[in-house]
Amino acid sequence: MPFAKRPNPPKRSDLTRKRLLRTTEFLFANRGFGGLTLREVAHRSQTNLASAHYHFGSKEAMVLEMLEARVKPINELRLAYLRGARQRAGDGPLTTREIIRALILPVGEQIAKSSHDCKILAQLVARTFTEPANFIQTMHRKFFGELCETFIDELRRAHPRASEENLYWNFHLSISSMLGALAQHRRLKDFSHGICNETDFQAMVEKLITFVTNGFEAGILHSQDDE
Amino acid sequence: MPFAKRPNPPKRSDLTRKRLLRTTEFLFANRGFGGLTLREVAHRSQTNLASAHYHFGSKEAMVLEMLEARVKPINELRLAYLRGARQRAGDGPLTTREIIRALILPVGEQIAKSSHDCKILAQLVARTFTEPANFIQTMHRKFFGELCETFIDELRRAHPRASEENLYWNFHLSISSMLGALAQHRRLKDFSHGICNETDFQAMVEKLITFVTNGFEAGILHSQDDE
DNA sequence: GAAAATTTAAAACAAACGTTTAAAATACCA
DNA sequence: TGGTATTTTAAACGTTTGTTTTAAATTTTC
Repeated sequence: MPFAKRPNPPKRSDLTRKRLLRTTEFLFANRGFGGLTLREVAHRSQTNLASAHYHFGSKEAMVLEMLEARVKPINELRLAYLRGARQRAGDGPLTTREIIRALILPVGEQIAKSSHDCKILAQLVARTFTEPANFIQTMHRKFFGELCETFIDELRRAHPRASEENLYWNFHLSISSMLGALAQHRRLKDFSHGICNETDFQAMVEKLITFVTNGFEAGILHSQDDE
Repeated sequence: MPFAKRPNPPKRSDLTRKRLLRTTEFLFANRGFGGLTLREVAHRSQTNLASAHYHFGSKEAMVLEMLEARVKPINELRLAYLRGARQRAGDGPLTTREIIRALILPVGEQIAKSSHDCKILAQLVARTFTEPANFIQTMHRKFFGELCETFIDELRRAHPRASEENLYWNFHLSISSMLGALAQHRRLKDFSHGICNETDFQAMVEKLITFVTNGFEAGILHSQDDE
């Protein structure tokens, strides 16, 4: 066996493991899967090249473990927000804004929570949706497939007259906008000649929610001009 | 000299050159800069490994030349649409939709024009904004910097009461949404369980224009609730 | 048609990658 | 403390990468 499974009582020194995951996150966010080098991960983690394989078995497994640890809490928060809104609404429909807010706000909150450089998580989430690697695609299905139906259900309830095609189209555009905004966020400062503050993620999230909510509703209502 | 400059009368057989650029486009769109291999480009172009270096000098120069050939006509079309709308408007402001349409429509038209697999150009444009490589970033400034100011000028004229910060913020979100939608487009079919047709780029462009126009206006007007 | 320039072809180069192996070091439990 | 399991280290392996070199083939020009 080249590497061992974790023992039941994890009292061992997971320090190396944590350092590896942390630098993996940093490098994956900045350079993507292909640009991430095990040698640089090891060097920045102040450990040896072989330890990545010892702890995780492969480069891919290490990146996947890092991603899972980051994506899961965001998705749980999303579902929690949606559940909260549903409880308050009783049997009635939610507003589009409530649903979109449940989708977007958790990302901003996790970014605010994140101790180190704020941009990391934004780039990370963005890369999750731009990397062409197959293991990322399967991850999407695994992590977002569950969420998607729940959100579509609420959107359908909020817009009972909308066609299925339009619901999916505009939800797709909403998600794409959110990911695009996260991916492009680091460009904001240069883009605006310093007028906009790219460290203000809270502002971005609020503006993004407004943007997406109204984009979605326009797409839905625009195709319902028969009423 | 390992490679020569083009002679003044370009009567030479540029067939190999064109084949190289075409497969470069295909592979760059599908796998990004790092995933593109000169050996595979040469093989798919039915030529030798060394010819890429002979014709372009390096891998990077070859990809850049391919990108320039693709991005330039789109940007020229954008400016042409904007000029057309300005002529019709005389001294008055343009509508938000006219401006956003001038930004987005050319991409759809170039995609429709493109002979081979439609998805290529969408992925290409998307990659142009997700690749972390430095040469792409400088390309953005070079190719989009000129455009950006022109579009911002028209948007400012259309929304004279909006603050500079809000103009840039929402234009930034508009561009991010456009790029996100292009990048995510191939996911639409799986995402919608086959309900939405991912080959219908014309439909996407129209929906995207509506989405972005209303998102932008909501962001602008939302911050002007003092009126 | 001969000479010169251009284009293709084959092979080799140095560097970097993920991965594996085997030994040294450390931590844990008796 | 001693023995065993766990963790770290160093070195090497086999591929693959972009690039360069050298020669052959082709095209252009006079």
